[in-house]
Amino acid sequence: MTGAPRSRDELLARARDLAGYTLGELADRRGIPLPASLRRDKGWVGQFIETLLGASSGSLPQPDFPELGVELKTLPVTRQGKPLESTYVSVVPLTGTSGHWRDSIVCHKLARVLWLPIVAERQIPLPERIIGTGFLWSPTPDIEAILRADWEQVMERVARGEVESLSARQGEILQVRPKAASASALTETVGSDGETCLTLPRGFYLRPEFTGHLLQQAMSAL
Amino acid sequence: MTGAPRSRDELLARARDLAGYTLGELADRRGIPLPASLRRDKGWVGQFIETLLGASSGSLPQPDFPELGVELKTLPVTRQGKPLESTYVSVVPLTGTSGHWRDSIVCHKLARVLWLPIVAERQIPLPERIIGTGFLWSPTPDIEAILRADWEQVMERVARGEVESLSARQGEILQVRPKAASASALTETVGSDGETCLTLPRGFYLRPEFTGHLLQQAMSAL
DNA sequence: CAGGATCCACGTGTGGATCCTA
DNA sequence: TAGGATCCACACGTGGATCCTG
Repeated sequence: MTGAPRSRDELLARARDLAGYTLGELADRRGIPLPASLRRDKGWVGQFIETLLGASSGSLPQPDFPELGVELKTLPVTRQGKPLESTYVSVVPLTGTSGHWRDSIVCHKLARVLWLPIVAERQIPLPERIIGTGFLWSPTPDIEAILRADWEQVMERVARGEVESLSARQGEILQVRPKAASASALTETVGSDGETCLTLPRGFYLRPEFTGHLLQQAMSAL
Repeated sequence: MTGAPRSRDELLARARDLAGYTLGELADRRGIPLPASLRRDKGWVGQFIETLLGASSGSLPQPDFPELGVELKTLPVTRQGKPLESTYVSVVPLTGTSGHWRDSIVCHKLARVLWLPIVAERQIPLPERIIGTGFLWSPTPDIEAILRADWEQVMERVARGEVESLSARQGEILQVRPKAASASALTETVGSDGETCLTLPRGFYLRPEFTGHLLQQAMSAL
């Protein structure tokens, strides 16, 4: 269980072996301390699950399982299986945008995802949160068309230098929100007159309604 | 003495206040521990002197004294005032080279330098090494012409994609040498056919003969 | 509730240079 | 001796996400 999984079947089997266990049980077994709260370590669960499943790269700019072409996403859900948060996908490129969906980071990241729901209502202490049943997913043509349309609307604004007009209200399933250490973090972009200027870094996120649908479909198929 | 110097005169005066003291004396006075050796902390002296002189930026990509437009360079010398090492100036840009000397990083970094010699023969223990008399310097037109010619020869090769042919033997006063954590460190460049490829990162350095001349001139002027 | 704000880890690049061996 | 190799600190960006307030 220490090495990287060698096939997608093996990866999925490993993920399913985790189902039903609490984070506390799994961490104790490995002798790994849990943080008192996620407030100061928001990414802890995702990175913990990565190590449990044998993801190779520490924090490299590549899929979690490069050989398998699989991206791992933990999904915090209520006891009823409703997502509690949106899902971060990638940064919004604000300079040198290629412009084609098929070449985009979002398209590649979402090409094949291992979703792993975790019952994570805030009232439940971190050690008692329970892993659910993971599933592999790839976008259907219908879904990809929507993702692409959402993505293209965003990138068109970026290409026009209208970065400041981006809002989280746009996008049917893919939205844009800040992605930064703080509101004072700045990154370079290109303004409408072609001049270089600074703006808040932003990321693409999947809306919770959408990941909720995925989850329902997957559960009913089991 | 804690704040940033407000004029070049004040900076130079502060530097000259350090003359004659050993690194051990100055570090003790501040309660700063000296490393046992520079082998594992090669930049320690330079960074220590920066703090003594009130340089604002920790390790920012800007001059040491941005308000004054002054770059600080410590210069390890023998008791006779001969430089023991070459002086690092900047990385060699291997992509997106603008091509004009006046816009180059080397030109800006060397526009105004506070040189601070330190008697640093390797047999002298670090705490006993003595600060010398610092001086402000800017390139004369003659010197700038040589720097420019050296720089242009290098950048022309880079622009042609002939990075691998760069050698430390080129350059009258400005040379190119590796600048990396190890020989296995790689950075992107553009090959002769315009293709992206990887190569060893390199830096511009001033030859010790040149800094030796500067030092002799400055000392005879005092 | 959801848009906007924020937080840690870690890989990488740059700034500070000296080490080391043929 | 000097060309080639190497070393630490720290700022910054990205990958992992959740927090929090109107």
